[in-house]
Amino acid sequence: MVIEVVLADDHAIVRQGLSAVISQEQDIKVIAEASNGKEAVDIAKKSSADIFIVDITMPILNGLEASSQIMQINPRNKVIILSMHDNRAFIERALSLGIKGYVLKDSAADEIIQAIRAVYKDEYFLSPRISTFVIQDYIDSKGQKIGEKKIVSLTERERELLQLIAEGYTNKEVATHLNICLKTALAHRNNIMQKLGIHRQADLIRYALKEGITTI
Amino acid sequence: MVIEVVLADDHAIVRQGLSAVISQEQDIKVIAEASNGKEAVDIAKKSSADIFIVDITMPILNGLEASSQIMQINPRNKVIILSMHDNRAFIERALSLGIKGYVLKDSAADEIIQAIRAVYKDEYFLSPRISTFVIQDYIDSKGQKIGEKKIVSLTERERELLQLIAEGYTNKEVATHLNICLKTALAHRNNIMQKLGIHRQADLIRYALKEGITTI
DNA sequence: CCTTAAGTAGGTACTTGTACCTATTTACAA
DNA sequence: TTGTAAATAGGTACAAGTACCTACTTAAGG
Repeated sequence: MVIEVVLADDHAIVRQGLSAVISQEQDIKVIAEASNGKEAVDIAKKSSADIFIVDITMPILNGLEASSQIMQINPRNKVIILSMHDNRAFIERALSLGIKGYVLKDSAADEIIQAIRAVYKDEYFLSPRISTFVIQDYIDSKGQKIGEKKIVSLTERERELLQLIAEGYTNKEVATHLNICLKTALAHRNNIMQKLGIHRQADLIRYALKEGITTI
Repeated sequence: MVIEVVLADDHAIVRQGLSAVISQEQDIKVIAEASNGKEAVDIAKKSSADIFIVDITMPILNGLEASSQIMQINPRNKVIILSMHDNRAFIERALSLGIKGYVLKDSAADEIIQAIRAVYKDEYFLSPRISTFVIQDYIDSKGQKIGEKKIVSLTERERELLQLIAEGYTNKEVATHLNICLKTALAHRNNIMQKLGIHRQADLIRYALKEGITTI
Protein backbone atom coordinates (compact mmCIF):
# COMPACT_ATOMS: atom_id res chain seq x y z
CA MET A 1 0.00 0.00 0.00
CA VAL A 2 1.45 3.31 -1.09
CA ILE A 3 0.40 6.65 0.37
CA GLU A 4 -0.23 9.05 -2.48
CA VAL A 5 0.56 12.69 -1.81
CA VAL A 6 0.11 15.97 -3.66
CA LEU A 7 2.57 18.82 -3.04
CA ALA A 8 1.39 22.43 -3.17
CA ASP A 9 4.00 25.12 -2.70
CA ASP A 10 4.72 28.18 -4.79
CA HIS A 11 8.47 27.64 -4.66
CA ALA A 12 9.52 24.99 -7.15
CA ILE A 13 12.80 24.40 -5.36
CA VAL A 14 11.05 23.68 -2.10
CA ARG A 15 8.62 21.41 -3.92
CA GLN A 16 11.29 19.41 -5.67
CA GLY A 17 13.31 19.28 -2.48
CA LEU A 18 10.37 17.86 -0.57
CA SER A 19 9.72 15.49 -3.40
CA ALA A 20 13.29 14.25 -3.19
CA VAL A 21 12.99 13.74 0.56
CA ILE A 22 9.67 11.93 0.27
CA SER A 23 10.76 9.70 -2.59
CA GLN A 24 13.32 8.13 -0.31
CA GLU A 25 10.44 6.44 1.48
CA GLN A 26 9.11 3.29 -0.16
CA ASP A 27 5.57 3.67 1.11
CA ILE A 28 4.98 7.27 0.01
CA LYS A 29 4.69 8.62 -3.48
CA VAL A 30 4.25 12.14 -4.87
CA ILE A 31 1.61 11.93 -7.57
CA ALA A 32 1.17 15.61 -8.40
CA GLU A 33 2.43 19.09 -7.68
CA ALA A 34 0.78 22.50 -7.58
CA SER A 35 2.31 25.95 -7.49
CA ASN A 36 -0.70 27.74 -6.05
CA GLY A 37 -3.88 27.04 -4.14
CA LYS A 38 -6.10 27.00 -7.19
CA GLU A 39 -3.98 24.37 -8.90
CA ALA A 40 -4.13 22.23 -5.79
CA VAL A 41 -7.92 22.44 -5.76
CA ASP A 42 -8.04 21.55 -9.44
CA ILE A 43 -5.92 18.48 -8.76
CA ALA A 44 -8.26 17.49 -5.95
CA LYS A 45 -11.19 17.73 -8.35
CA LYS A 46 -9.64 15.56 -10.99
CA SER A 47 -7.78 12.90 -9.10
CA SER A 48 -7.76 11.30 -5.71
CA ALA A 49 -4.84 11.43 -3.33
CA ASP A 50 -4.41 10.42 0.28
CA ILE A 51 -2.59 13.48 1.52
CA PHE A 52 -2.31 17.06 0.33
CA ILE A 53 0.77 18.86 1.63
CA VAL A 54 -0.11 22.51 1.38
CA ASP A 55 2.07 25.54 1.93
CA ILE A 56 0.14 28.22 3.76
CA THR A 57 1.38 31.21 1.84
CA MET A 58 0.61 30.87 -1.83
CA PRO A 59 -0.56 33.33 -4.45
CA ILE A 60 -4.06 33.40 -5.97
CA LEU A 61 -5.58 31.11 -3.38
CA ASN A 62 -3.87 30.71 -0.03
CA GLY A 63 -3.16 27.42 1.63
CA LEU A 64 -5.97 27.48 4.17
CA GLU A 65 -8.66 28.39 1.66
CA ALA A 66 -7.34 25.77 -0.69
CA SER A 67 -7.30 23.16 2.06
CA SER A 68 -10.85 23.97 2.99
CA GLN A 69 -11.97 23.45 -0.59
CA ILE A 70 -9.90 20.31 -1.00
CA MET A 71 -11.53 18.74 2.03
CA GLN A 72 -14.97 19.76 0.79
CA ILE A 73 -14.41 18.10 -2.57
CA ASN A 74 -13.86 14.83 -0.82
CA PRO A 75 -14.11 14.57 2.95
CA ARG A 76 -11.62 11.75 2.82
CA ASN A 77 -8.94 14.09 1.50
CA LYS A 78 -6.41 14.80 4.23
CA VAL A 79 -4.30 17.92 4.48
CA ILE A 80 -0.97 18.72 6.07
CA ILE A 81 -0.14 22.40 6.33
CA LEU A 82 3.42 23.50 5.74
CA SER A 83 4.18 26.86 7.28
CA MET A 84 7.08 29.14 7.99
CA HIS A 85 5.42 30.72 10.97
CA ASP A 86 4.08 29.47 14.25
CA ASN A 87 1.35 32.05 13.88
CA ARG A 88 -1.48 31.44 16.30
CA ALA A 89 -4.14 32.70 13.93
CA PHE A 90 -3.05 30.25 11.24
CA ILE A 91 -2.95 27.29 13.55
CA GLU A 92 -6.30 28.12 15.06
CA ARG A 93 -7.90 28.38 11.66
CA ALA A 94 -6.21 25.24 10.40
CA LEU A 95 -7.38 23.20 13.37
CA SER A 96 -10.90 24.56 13.22
CA LEU A 97 -11.03 23.63 9.55
CA GLY A 98 -10.28 20.06 10.58
CA ILE A 99 -6.72 19.94 9.35
CA LYS A 100 -4.79 17.33 11.28
CA GLY A 101 -1.21 18.00 10.22
CA TYR A 102 0.76 21.19 10.73
CA VAL A 103 4.49 21.16 10.07
CA LEU A 104 6.88 24.09 10.37
CA LYS A 105 9.43 24.58 7.63
CA ASP A 106 12.23 25.04 10.11
CA SER A 107 11.71 21.61 11.58
CA ALA A 108 13.58 18.53 10.45
CA ALA A 109 12.63 17.00 7.12
CA ASP A 110 11.66 13.71 8.67
CA GLU A 111 8.87 15.47 10.50
CA ILE A 112 7.01 15.72 7.24
CA ILE A 113 7.42 11.97 6.79
CA GLN A 114 6.12 11.37 10.30
CA ALA A 115 3.27 13.76 9.60
CA ILE A 116 2.29 11.91 6.43
CA ARG A 117 2.17 8.55 8.18
CA ALA A 118 0.25 9.96 11.15
CA VAL A 119 -2.33 11.89 9.17
CA TYR A 120 -2.81 8.93 6.85
CA LYS A 121 -3.88 6.97 9.89
CA ASP A 122 -6.22 9.84 10.82
CA GLU A 123 -4.07 10.90 13.72
CA TYR A 124 -2.94 14.42 14.51
CA PHE A 125 0.60 15.53 13.81
CA LEU A 126 1.75 18.98 14.85
CA SER A 127 5.35 20.16 14.96
CA PRO A 128 6.49 20.09 18.60
CA ARG A 129 6.69 23.86 18.87
CA ILE A 130 3.08 24.14 17.82
CA SER A 131 1.65 21.37 19.90
CA THR A 132 3.25 23.00 22.91
CA PHE A 133 1.21 26.11 22.68
CA VAL A 134 -1.91 24.42 21.43
CA ILE A 135 -1.87 22.50 24.69
CA GLN A 136 -1.07 25.69 26.57
CA ASP A 137 -4.04 27.42 25.01
CA TYR A 138 -6.21 24.48 25.87
CA ILE A 139 -5.21 24.76 29.49
CA ASP A 140 -5.62 28.55 29.51
CA SER A 141 -9.07 28.58 28.00
CA LYS A 142 -10.30 25.45 29.81
CA GLY A 143 -12.71 23.83 27.51
CA GLN A 144 -13.46 26.77 25.24
CA LYS A 145 -13.20 25.40 21.76
CA ILE A 146 -10.53 26.73 19.49
CA GLY A 147 -11.80 28.96 16.70
CA GLU A 148 -15.05 29.72 18.49
CA LYS A 149 -14.45 33.36 19.23
CA LYS A 150 -13.47 35.52 16.22
CA ILE A 151 -14.01 39.19 16.84
CA VAL A 152 -14.25 39.99 13.16
CA SER A 153 -15.26 37.14 10.93
CA LEU A 154 -14.87 37.45 7.21
CA THR A 155 -16.59 34.82 5.15
CA GLU A 156 -14.57 32.43 3.01
CA ARG A 157 -15.34 34.40 -0.10
CA GLU A 158 -14.40 37.66 1.56
CA ARG A 159 -11.03 36.33 2.61
CA GLU A 160 -10.47 35.12 -0.90
CA LEU A 161 -11.15 38.59 -2.26
CA LEU A 162 -9.09 40.29 0.40
CA GLN A 163 -6.12 38.18 -0.54
CA LEU A 164 -6.40 39.12 -4.20
CA ILE A 165 -6.86 42.78 -3.36
CA ALA A 166 -3.82 42.73 -1.11
CA GLU A 167 -1.84 41.01 -3.83
CA GLY A 168 -2.35 44.06 -5.95
CA TYR A 169 -5.20 43.09 -8.24
CA THR A 170 -7.74 45.75 -9.16
CA ASN A 171 -11.43 45.09 -8.58
CA LYS A 172 -11.84 44.34 -12.25
CA GLU A 173 -9.05 41.78 -12.18
CA VAL A 174 -10.39 40.23 -9.00
CA ALA A 175 -13.78 39.85 -10.66
CA THR A 176 -12.26 38.23 -13.73
CA HIS A 177 -10.19 35.94 -11.59
CA LEU A 178 -13.17 34.72 -9.59
CA ASN A 179 -15.53 34.65 -12.54
CA ILE A 180 -17.91 37.07 -10.96
CA CYS A 181 -19.30 40.40 -12.05
CA LEU A 182 -17.38 43.58 -11.18
CA LYS A 183 -20.36 44.69 -9.16
CA THR A 184 -20.20 41.59 -7.05
CA ALA A 185 -16.53 42.06 -6.38
CA LEU A 186 -17.26 45.63 -5.32
CA ALA A 187 -20.07 44.47 -3.06
CA HIS A 188 -17.76 41.98 -1.35
CA ARG A 189 -15.07 44.58 -1.01
CA ASN A 190 -17.53 46.94 0.57
CA ASN A 191 -18.67 44.32 3.03
CA ILE A 192 -15.08 43.58 3.98
CA MET A 193 -14.35 47.23 4.57
CA GLN A 194 -17.48 47.69 6.61
CA LYS A 195 -16.78 44.64 8.74
CA LEU A 196 -13.24 45.76 9.40
CA GLY A 197 -14.02 49.43 9.77
CA ILE A 198 -11.55 50.23 7.02
CA HIS A 199 -12.02 52.96 4.46
CA ARG A 200 -8.91 52.75 2.30
CA GLN A 201 -7.22 50.29 0.06
CA ALA A 202 -3.93 50.90 1.80
CA ASP A 203 -5.38 49.84 5.13
CA LEU A 204 -6.93 46.77 3.54
CA ILE A 205 -3.52 45.69 2.34
CA ARG A 206 -1.93 46.36 5.68
CA TYR A 207 -4.68 44.42 7.40
CA ALA A 208 -4.23 41.45 5.09
CA LEU A 209 -0.50 41.42 5.71
CA LYS A 210 -0.91 41.70 9.45
CA GLU A 211 -3.36 38.83 9.51
CA GLY A 212 -1.20 36.69 7.29
CA ILE A 213 -3.89 36.51 4.63
CA THR A 214 -1.13 37.31 2.19
CA THR A 215 2.58 38.00 2.44
CA ILE A 216 4.99 40.46 0.97
CA MET B 1 36.77 16.16 -8.66
CA VAL B 2 33.84 16.86 -6.36
CA ILE B 3 32.37 20.31 -5.80
CA GLU B 4 31.93 20.83 -2.09
CA VAL B 5 29.00 22.98 -1.02
CA VAL B 6 27.70 24.41 2.23
CA LEU B 7 23.96 25.04 2.66
CA ALA B 8 22.73 27.96 4.73
CA ASP B 9 18.99 28.30 5.17
CA ASP B 10 16.95 28.76 8.30
CA HIS B 11 14.33 26.22 7.23
CA ALA B 12 15.54 22.71 7.86
CA ILE B 13 13.04 21.24 5.44
CA VAL B 14 14.27 23.45 2.62
CA ARG B 15 17.85 22.58 3.54
CA GLN B 16 17.26 18.86 3.55
CA GLY B 17 15.23 19.12 0.40
CA LEU B 18 18.03 20.93 -1.37
CA SER B 19 20.46 18.44 0.02
CA ALA B 20 18.39 15.61 -1.42
CA VAL B 21 18.28 17.28 -4.83
CA ILE B 22 21.99 18.00 -4.85
CA SER B 23 22.99 14.54 -3.68
CA GLN B 24 21.56 13.10 -6.87
CA GLU B 25 24.50 14.67 -8.68
CA GLN B 26 27.72 12.69 -8.55
CA ASP B 27 30.02 15.68 -8.82
CA ILE B 28 28.50 17.76 -6.02
CA LYS B 29 28.53 17.09 -2.30
CA VAL B 30 27.02 18.90 0.65
CA ILE B 31 29.71 19.03 3.34
CA ALA B 32 27.96 21.21 5.90
CA GLU B 33 24.72 23.00 6.75
CA ALA B 34 23.94 26.19 8.62
CA SER B 35 20.64 27.47 9.93
CA ASN B 36 21.62 31.11 10.14
CA GLY B 37 24.19 33.54 8.78
CA LYS B 38 26.48 33.33 11.75
CA GLU B 39 26.74 29.56 11.53
CA ALA B 40 27.60 29.85 7.85
CA VAL B 41 30.41 32.29 8.63
CA ASP B 42 31.70 29.99 11.36
CA ILE B 43 31.79 27.13 8.88
CA ALA B 44 33.72 29.30 6.43
CA LYS B 45 36.28 30.05 9.15
CA LYS B 46 36.87 26.43 10.07
CA SER B 47 36.70 24.59 6.81
CA SER B 48 37.02 25.22 3.12
CA ALA B 49 34.25 24.72 0.63
CA ASP B 50 33.83 25.58 -3.00
CA ILE B 51 30.35 27.02 -2.89
CA PHE B 52 28.19 28.53 -0.19
CA ILE B 53 24.47 28.46 -0.97
CA VAL B 54 22.98 31.17 1.18
CA ASP B 55 19.35 32.03 1.78
CA ILE B 56 18.90 35.78 1.87
CA THR B 57 16.46 35.90 4.74
CA MET B 58 17.98 34.34 7.82
CA PRO B 59 17.88 35.25 11.47
CA ILE B 60 20.81 36.62 13.47
CA LEU B 61 22.89 37.49 10.42
CA ASN B 62 21.19 37.89 7.06
CA GLY B 63 22.35 36.23 3.89
CA LEU B 64 24.02 39.23 2.29
CA GLU B 65 26.02 40.19 5.37
CA ALA B 66 27.00 36.60 5.87
CA SER B 67 28.07 36.28 2.23
CA SER B 68 30.17 39.38 2.49
CA GLN B 69 32.01 37.95 5.49
CA ILE B 70 32.36 34.53 3.92
CA MET B 71 34.06 36.02 0.88
CA GLN B 72 36.32 38.14 3.07
CA ILE B 73 37.50 35.10 4.99
CA ASN B 74 38.73 33.56 1.77
CA PRO B 75 38.38 35.41 -1.53
CA ARG B 76 38.18 32.04 -3.25
CA ASN B 77 34.92 31.25 -1.46
CA LYS B 78 32.03 31.50 -3.88
CA VAL B 79 28.46 32.31 -2.96
CA ILE B 80 25.10 31.58 -4.53
CA ILE B 81 22.17 33.51 -3.11
CA LEU B 82 18.84 31.78 -2.70
CA SER B 83 15.95 34.19 -2.53
CA MET B 84 12.19 34.21 -2.55
CA HIS B 85 11.93 37.63 -4.13
CA ASP B 86 13.18 39.19 -7.32
CA ASN B 87 13.86 42.28 -5.28
CA ARG B 88 16.01 44.80 -7.15
CA ALA B 89 17.70 46.14 -4.04
CA PHE B 90 18.82 42.67 -2.98
CA ILE B 91 20.11 41.77 -6.40
CA GLU B 92 21.92 45.05 -6.71
CA ARG B 93 23.63 44.54 -3.38
CA ALA B 94 24.46 40.94 -4.13
CA LEU B 95 26.04 41.76 -7.46
CA SER B 96 27.98 44.68 -6.07
CA LEU B 97 29.33 42.40 -3.33
CA GLY B 98 30.73 40.20 -6.09
CA ILE B 99 28.23 37.39 -5.73
CA LYS B 100 27.95 35.50 -8.99
CA GLY B 101 24.96 33.28 -8.40
CA TYR B 102 21.42 34.34 -7.62
CA VAL B 103 18.64 31.74 -7.74
CA LEU B 104 14.96 32.29 -7.00
CA LYS B 105 13.15 29.75 -4.89
CA ASP B 106 10.28 29.54 -7.28
CA SER B 107 12.50 28.41 -10.12
CA ALA B 108 13.10 24.79 -10.99
CA ALA B 109 15.36 22.78 -8.72
CA ASP B 110 17.83 22.02 -11.46
CA GLU B 111 18.64 25.71 -11.66
CA ILE B 112 20.51 25.39 -8.42
CA ILE B 113 22.55 22.58 -9.94
CA GLN B 114 23.27 24.70 -13.00
CA ALA B 115 24.18 27.59 -10.74
CA ILE B 116 26.61 25.47 -8.74
CA ARG B 117 28.42 24.27 -11.87
CA ALA B 118 28.54 27.76 -13.39
CA VAL B 119 29.71 29.58 -10.29
CA TYR B 120 32.30 26.87 -9.65
CA LYS B 121 33.78 27.78 -13.04
CA ASP B 122 33.69 31.42 -11.99
CA GLU B 123 30.82 32.21 -14.33
CA TYR B 124 27.69 34.13 -13.49
CA PHE B 125 24.39 32.34 -12.99
CA LEU B 126 21.22 34.31 -12.40
CA SER B 127 17.70 32.94 -12.55
CA PRO B 128 16.18 33.92 -15.91
CA ARG B 129 13.69 36.34 -14.38
CA ILE B 130 16.54 38.20 -12.72
CA SER B 131 18.95 38.23 -15.60
CA THR B 132 16.19 39.62 -17.75
CA PHE B 133 15.93 42.78 -15.81
CA VAL B 134 19.60 43.03 -15.00
CA ILE B 135 20.22 43.06 -18.74
CA GLN B 136 17.37 45.51 -19.25
CA ASP B 137 18.89 47.84 -16.73
CA TYR B 138 22.23 47.47 -18.41
CA ILE B 139 20.72 48.49 -21.72
CA ASP B 140 18.85 51.35 -20.10
CA SER B 141 21.94 52.77 -18.46
CA LYS B 142 24.14 52.13 -21.51
CA GLY B 143 27.48 50.84 -20.45
CA GLN B 144 27.27 51.90 -16.85
CA LYS B 145 28.59 48.99 -14.87
CA ILE B 146 26.14 47.10 -12.71
CA GLY B 147 26.64 47.66 -9.03
CA GLU B 148 28.31 51.00 -9.61
CA LYS B 149 25.21 52.97 -8.93
CA LYS B 150 21.84 52.29 -7.43
CA ILE B 151 19.60 50.65 -10.00
CA VAL B 152 16.62 52.31 -8.43
CA SER B 153 17.42 55.36 -6.41
CA LEU B 154 14.68 57.30 -4.79
CA THR B 155 15.52 60.72 -3.42
CA GLU B 156 15.11 61.50 0.25
CA ARG B 157 11.90 63.34 -0.42
CA GLU B 158 10.54 60.50 -2.50
CA ARG B 159 11.25 58.00 0.24
CA GLU B 160 9.53 60.26 2.68
CA LEU B 161 6.44 60.34 0.48
CA LEU B 162 6.53 56.64 -0.20
CA GLN B 163 6.53 55.92 3.50
CA LEU B 164 3.50 58.09 4.09
CA ILE B 165 1.68 56.56 1.15
CA ALA B 166 2.44 53.08 2.38
CA GLU B 167 1.26 54.03 5.84
CA GLY B 168 -2.14 54.65 4.36
CA TYR B 169 -2.26 58.39 3.87
CA THR B 170 -4.03 59.73 0.80
CA ASN B 171 -2.23 62.16 -1.48
CA LYS B 172 -4.09 65.02 0.09
CA GLU B 173 -3.03 63.99 3.57
CA VAL B 174 0.54 63.47 2.46
CA ALA B 175 0.56 66.98 1.03
CA THR B 176 -0.81 68.46 4.24
CA HIS B 177 1.67 66.47 6.27
CA LEU B 178 4.63 67.75 4.29
CA ASN B 179 3.27 71.26 3.85
CA ILE B 180 3.31 71.03 0.10
CA CYS B 181 0.66 71.43 -2.55
CA LEU B 182 -1.38 68.41 -3.59
CA LYS B 183 0.03 68.76 -7.08
CA THR B 184 3.54 68.47 -5.78
CA ALA B 185 2.70 65.37 -3.84
CA LEU B 186 1.18 63.91 -6.99
CA ALA B 187 4.28 64.81 -8.99
CA HIS B 188 6.52 63.07 -6.48
CA ARG B 189 4.28 60.07 -6.42
CA ASN B 190 4.38 59.91 -10.18
CA ASN B 191 8.17 60.09 -10.20
CA ILE B 192 8.37 57.29 -7.66
CA MET B 193 6.08 55.09 -9.69
CA GLN B 194 7.97 55.78 -12.88
CA LYS B 195 11.32 55.03 -11.25
CA LEU B 196 10.04 51.78 -9.82
CA GLY B 197 8.00 50.77 -12.84
CA ILE B 198 4.93 50.54 -10.64
CA HIS B 199 1.43 51.49 -11.72
CA ARG B 200 -0.71 50.82 -8.70
CA GLN B 201 -1.00 51.99 -5.16
CA ALA B 202 -1.16 48.42 -3.97
CA ASP B 203 2.20 47.65 -5.54
CA LEU B 204 3.64 50.82 -4.09
CA ILE B 205 2.67 49.69 -0.64
CA ARG B 206 4.02 46.21 -1.20
CA TYR B 207 7.26 47.68 -2.50
CA ALA B 208 7.64 49.91 0.54
CA LEU B 209 7.06 46.98 2.86
CA LYS B 210 9.47 44.77 0.97
CA GLU B 211 12.15 47.44 1.08
CA GLY B 212 11.60 48.08 4.74
CA ILE B 213 10.66 51.71 4.08
CA THR B 214 7.78 51.07 6.39
CA THR B 215 6.56 48.12 8.41
CA ILE B 216 3.25 46.49 9.09
C1' DC C 1 -42.36 26.97 6.66
C1' DC C 2 -40.11 31.05 7.50
C1' DT C 3 -35.96 33.60 8.47
C1' DT C 4 -31.34 34.74 7.85
C1' DA C 5 -26.74 35.00 5.89
C1' DA C 6 -24.05 34.74 1.90
C1' DG C 7 -23.24 35.34 -2.76
C1' DT C 8 -24.71 37.33 -6.73
C1' DA C 9 -25.85 41.63 -9.82
C1' DG C 10 -27.20 46.18 -10.79
C1' DG C 11 -27.65 51.76 -10.20
C1' DT C 12 -25.83 56.40 -8.93
C1' DA C 13 -22.79 59.86 -7.13
C1' DC C 14 -18.65 61.37 -5.63
C1' DT C 15 -13.60 60.97 -4.41
C1' DT C 16 -9.13 59.49 -5.36
C1' DG C 17 -5.57 57.87 -8.20
C1' DT C 18 -3.00 57.53 -12.67
C1' DA C 19 -0.92 59.44 -16.84
C1' DC C 20 0.04 62.64 -19.55
C1' DC C 21 1.65 67.65 -20.14
C1' DT C 22 4.17 72.54 -18.83
C1' DA C 23 6.94 75.61 -15.91
C1' DT C 24 9.64 77.95 -12.09
C1' DT C 25 13.26 77.99 -8.45
C1' DT C 26 17.28 76.26 -6.24
C1' DA C 27 21.51 73.91 -5.75
C1' DC C 28 25.23 71.46 -7.30
C1' DA C 29 28.50 69.76 -10.84
C1' DA C 30 30.73 69.78 -15.42
C1' DT D 1 28.72 79.61 -16.81
C1' DT D 2 25.91 76.28 -18.41
C1' DG D 3 23.57 72.19 -17.62
C1' DT D 4 21.13 69.01 -14.85
C1' DA D 5 18.44 67.05 -11.08
C1' DA D 6 15.27 67.91 -7.50
C1' DA D 7 11.46 70.15 -5.51
C1' DT D 8 7.87 72.94 -6.29
C1' DA D 9 3.08 74.02 -8.68
C1' DG D 10 -0.26 73.88 -12.17
C1' DG D 11 -3.69 71.72 -16.23
C1' DT D 12 -6.47 68.01 -18.36
C1' DA D 13 -8.46 63.51 -19.06
C1' DC D 14 -9.61 59.18 -17.84
C1' DA D 15 -9.48 55.02 -14.63
C1' DA D 16 -10.32 53.15 -10.22
C1' DG D 17 -12.04 53.20 -5.70
C1' DT D 18 -15.58 54.45 -2.08
C1' DA D 19 -20.29 54.89 -0.36
C1' DC D 20 -24.58 54.63 -0.67
C1' DC D 21 -28.84 52.11 -2.53
C1' DT D 22 -32.04 47.83 -4.31
C1' DA D 23 -32.96 42.97 -5.33
C1' DC D 24 -32.70 38.05 -6.55
C1' DT D 25 -31.17 33.07 -5.40
C1' DT D 26 -29.55 29.48 -2.54
C1' DA D 27 -28.36 26.98 1.58
C1' DA D 28 -28.72 26.39 6.55
C1' DG D 29 -31.26 26.64 10.87
C1' DG D 30 -35.04 27.56 14.02
